[in-house]
Amino acid sequence: MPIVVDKERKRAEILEAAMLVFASKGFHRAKMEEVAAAAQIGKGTIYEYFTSKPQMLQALHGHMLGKLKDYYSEKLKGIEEPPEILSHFLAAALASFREWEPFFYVFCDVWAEAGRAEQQNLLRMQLRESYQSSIDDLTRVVEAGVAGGFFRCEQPRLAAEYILACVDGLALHWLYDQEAFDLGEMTESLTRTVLRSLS
Amino acid sequence: MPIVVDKERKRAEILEAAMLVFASKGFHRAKMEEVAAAAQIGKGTIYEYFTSKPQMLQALHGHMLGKLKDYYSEKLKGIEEPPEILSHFLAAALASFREWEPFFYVFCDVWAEAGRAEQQNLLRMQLRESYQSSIDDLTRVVEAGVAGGFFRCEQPRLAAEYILACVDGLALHWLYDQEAFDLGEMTESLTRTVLRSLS
DNA sequence: TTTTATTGACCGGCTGGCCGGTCATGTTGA
DNA sequence: TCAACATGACCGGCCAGCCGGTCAATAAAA
Repeated sequence: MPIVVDKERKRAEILEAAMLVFASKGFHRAKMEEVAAAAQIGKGTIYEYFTSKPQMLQALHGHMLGKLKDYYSEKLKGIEEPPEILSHFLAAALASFREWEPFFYVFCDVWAEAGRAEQQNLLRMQLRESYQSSIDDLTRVVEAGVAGGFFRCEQPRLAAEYILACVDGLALHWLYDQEAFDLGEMTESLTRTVLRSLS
Repeated sequence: MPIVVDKERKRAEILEAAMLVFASKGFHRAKMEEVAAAAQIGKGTIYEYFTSKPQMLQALHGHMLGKLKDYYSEKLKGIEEPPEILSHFLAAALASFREWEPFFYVFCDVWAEAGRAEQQNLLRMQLRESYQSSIDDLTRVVEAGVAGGFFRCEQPRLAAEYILACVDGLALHWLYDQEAFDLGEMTESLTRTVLRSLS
């Protein structure tokens, strides 16, 4: 038998390296050679795991979405009451801007790439799916809050849409104006604002 | 005197053409030759008006920001009371997603390009400036509303930040899920939500 | 235990094509 | 005739992806 390598693990390692390189140089400026160097492997090896550069971006996007999901799960573990879930979600979202900064830069590249509706733009589909899934989750929280008497809201789905849009928009603003953001104050204030608009 | 060309006008024409090309193919995939063809000029002529492709993107960004600003001015002309201003602003913003779709695609490219903090990233500065200016404007509206007794709000600047983030986030979501958006319903609902959270 | 065979992960030099930018050559109108 | 303007053929740097080759690890044979 030949060398046995944990393909899955290595793939993940390459993606982590790719994220850093893409984040710092941008998807288009980044060279595959640089990704390889960051992952401490040869350039050719990358093509054992990915078929092309764009395909790699898509894989990276999926990878990061998974990690982000885990991050939220972790932060929301064991929390039951909808208002609590919401406030913790918002806090986690804002905190993630700091912890996951490179990811948000890559996300900008993803948006730019996913924009053009070529034939079978997998990136676009993936993006749309993740949006919808997030909105579904959040809608359920709001609905549960309404059912439990915590919230008043006639259109939970729209509310969820606004909350998510606000978080995404803040992430974007934050990327280009990190100094302008006081994380603590913003967390407190955003939570208060959202909860009030649902009461 | 030789041919006198309205440089300013031609420049604007080239930018309009560039916007369509960049929007449909993406900044990096778009070729200068295609921009030239769309503007019905020769490739070389472009370099009479712009020094490089990235510089052109920056110019385009500035151009579009100006047009967008005019668009808002037009929509808000003659409106005096803060609640009215706010509701018209929100309606204009959502409506602009349809009317200015190409611009929002280009915006994604701008975000991606502006991300990397190279030496003197003019695009980034321009982006930041336009953010701040928008937030300033909106903050003033909220403050005026508070002063006039229309709103209650302890942190007008943060409120403005949230409103703008929400609008930007919605634009982004809309780009990838246009079918999921009912413009009329959303306009009505968003306005109601924002005004309520300020009362 | 040693030798030989087999595997497939890994590598990096190479290249073809692409595209941003230039410039020598028109073209136009005064 | 000439200044201003326009052009598109051309150039040259660049990089994604390919491919022929290497070698560590194992298994089988001796």
